[in-house]
Amino acid sequence: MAKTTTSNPAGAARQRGVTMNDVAKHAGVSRTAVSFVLSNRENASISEETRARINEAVQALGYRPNAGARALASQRSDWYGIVTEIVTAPFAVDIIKGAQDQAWLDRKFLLIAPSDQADAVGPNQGLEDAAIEKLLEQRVEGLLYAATYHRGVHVPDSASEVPTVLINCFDADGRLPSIVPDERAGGRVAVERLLQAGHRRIGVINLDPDIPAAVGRLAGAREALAEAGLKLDPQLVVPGHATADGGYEAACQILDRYTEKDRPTALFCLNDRMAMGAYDAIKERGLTIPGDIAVIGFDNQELIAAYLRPKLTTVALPFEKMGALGVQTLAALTAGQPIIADQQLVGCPLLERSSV
Amino acid sequence: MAKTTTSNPAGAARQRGVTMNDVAKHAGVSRTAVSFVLSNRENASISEETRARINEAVQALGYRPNAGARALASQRSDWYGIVTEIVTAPFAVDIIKGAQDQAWLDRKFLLIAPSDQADAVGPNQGLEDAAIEKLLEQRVEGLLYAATYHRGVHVPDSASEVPTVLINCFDADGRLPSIVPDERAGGRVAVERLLQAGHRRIGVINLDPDIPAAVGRLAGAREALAEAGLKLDPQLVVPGHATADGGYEAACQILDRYTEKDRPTALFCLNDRMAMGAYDAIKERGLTIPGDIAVIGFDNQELIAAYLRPKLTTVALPFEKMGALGVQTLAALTAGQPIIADQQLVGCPLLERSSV
DNA sequence: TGATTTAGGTTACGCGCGTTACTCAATGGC
DNA sequence: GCCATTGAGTAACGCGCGTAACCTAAATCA
Repeated sequence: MAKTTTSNPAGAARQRGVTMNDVAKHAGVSRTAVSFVLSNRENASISEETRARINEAVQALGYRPNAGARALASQRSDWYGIVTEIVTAPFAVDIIKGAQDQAWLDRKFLLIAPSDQADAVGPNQGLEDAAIEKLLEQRVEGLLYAATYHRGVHVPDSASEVPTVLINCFDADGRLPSIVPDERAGGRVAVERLLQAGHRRIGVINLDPDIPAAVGRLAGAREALAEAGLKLDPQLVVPGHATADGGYEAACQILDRYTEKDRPTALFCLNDRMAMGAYDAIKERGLTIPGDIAVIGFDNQELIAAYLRPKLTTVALPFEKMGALGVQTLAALTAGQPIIADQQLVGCPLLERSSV
Repeated sequence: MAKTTTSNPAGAARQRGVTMNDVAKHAGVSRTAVSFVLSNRENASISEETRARINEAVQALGYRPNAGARALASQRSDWYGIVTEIVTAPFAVDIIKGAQDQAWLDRKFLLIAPSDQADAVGPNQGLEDAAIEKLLEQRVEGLLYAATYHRGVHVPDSASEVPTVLINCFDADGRLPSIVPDERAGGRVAVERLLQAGHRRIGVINLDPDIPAAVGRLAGAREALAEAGLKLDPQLVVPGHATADGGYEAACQILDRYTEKDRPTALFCLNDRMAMGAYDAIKERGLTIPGDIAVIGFDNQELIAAYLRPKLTTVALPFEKMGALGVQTLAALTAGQPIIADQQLVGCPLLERSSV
């Protein structure tokens, strides 16, 4: 194939793309001059006229900088990589949204790579390593590692070759900085809301008691009760499978165990899916929400919380904020600044709807 | 800052990264030889020994190719770009998942850029243009454009500089190829399922009648009925707002309008959110699902369909498949192959759960 | 025996751009 | 009238890599 000159405007498909050289020729200056005006160099001296001529040429030819070449020459890619199982299990997409918005503001690009690491020490570590490897080949300046649910993870060693920040998870090996939701404060604010509404007997539908979410939220609940001079009745804490069915069954247990007088007047469901099931159990018994029983959830899964009837009051996980904070932290790290803390806690705001 | 030699292994942070030159020196060969073995050139002749020496050097130094430099030299980036509002409105994330999985298989990288174009002719066209511009600066080989819900869109002109495929939307200007769900077939399979279960009087909770989803699904429903020798009673088609509340109200209308004898025995809700509301209306009246009234939805929004009680039988939108097909189509286009069709329809499979 | 092929490489160029060092004319100071 | 400075730009190198063209000694062929 003969080398084609690229001087023709918008011609056949797959043309060579106009370069700075083309712009330079068109403007009758050196390529260096073009580079200088395009990158707005302070100390370079280019007259207003030639500057204008160059800009015209840029417009006329439809010049578009080649990011790859720029990265090669300047030794900075302006890319961050984010490796996450969220692509495959989209529970916490808002992390990506938050990160991407922030990256966009910082004029960085976010490269998203999938990881299928279902649990801390998953079977297909392979894909994850490959993903990180690919990101490093793109010369990302930093790495974000995000999980769908708050937990400890083992990050492949290769990640440590560039600054790395964990989002919605923490380094089980305790080396990398992380950003996680403040579960405890969230649990606290939930129960405080119930107390404020006058509830004194509060049932709790718990998650798997070993996961950070359960530990933190429950601790927060206890704190809130303690401050009100109350104690959490162990009888009122029932474990549930983290699904609507699990919530239904747990709620049935609680509701059927007591007489109308002893029955708790409020239910703190440690996630929204379980709250969804609890709704059914409550309605089934002819009780009303929030009249007879108030319900408060956790997670703020829009599709559930905003569409249940009545709409569910719940505590939101700050996915978007965590994503943004992750990028900010990464920016600080790549700039060589010291990090603020090994683990940054992000608040979980209460979302008032109609179930309390 | 003095130029540092890069011969030292894994030293201080921010070191220069080992290049092919380093590998070449270490192996005592020319850089070209390294390039040849790394890219597995068929027609190049390198002895097994030197090949081995080179591979050893690669291992020893931890060499990692620089994707940017490679792209620059070879004039192909191996990247596709996908611009989508899904990042900000994550209803259809599975499109991204499907696309990314397929891209991964094809050894391509997917660059995801956000678009905030809420409707066909949105106000912040600006962000979208900027996003596409950024992608083109990265020299993506092709562009995917994905929407959260099936509709016509106007794609910025700049997109036409590289092969472009639309996913879950179509080009209102009729130029670009697209991949959309087969709404009609979906509506058909839903009603067929109800007919098969013995239902003859079927109520329909409709969406905004102008959108492609409503048009197609309703047409499909009519087809299915026609084949069974039935006609859709216009009285039984009630419009609803596309939310749980909308579904609730529409269902109330239908249920309260008729006596027990005339009442439809099944409800086809044109999306799962409305089905969620319909559930409430039905239960509220002491009726059971599917015993008294069968319900079938559309969209397969996991969080709803899989967690409603009873679990919702629904028709799934083939997001993942559309994403994958988008990448495949793009691959064909960039390879210069003719496209199969301007608009590819992807089937919507019925998901049997427990509400019919 | 001389000509040709082949294995096993190497030299050199260019991809598009950032950047440092340099040139060259015009100006200013004294 | 001579040197120093400044304004306005340019030449040239290198970023890390793909690749066409070339080279050399040994093997093969007529």
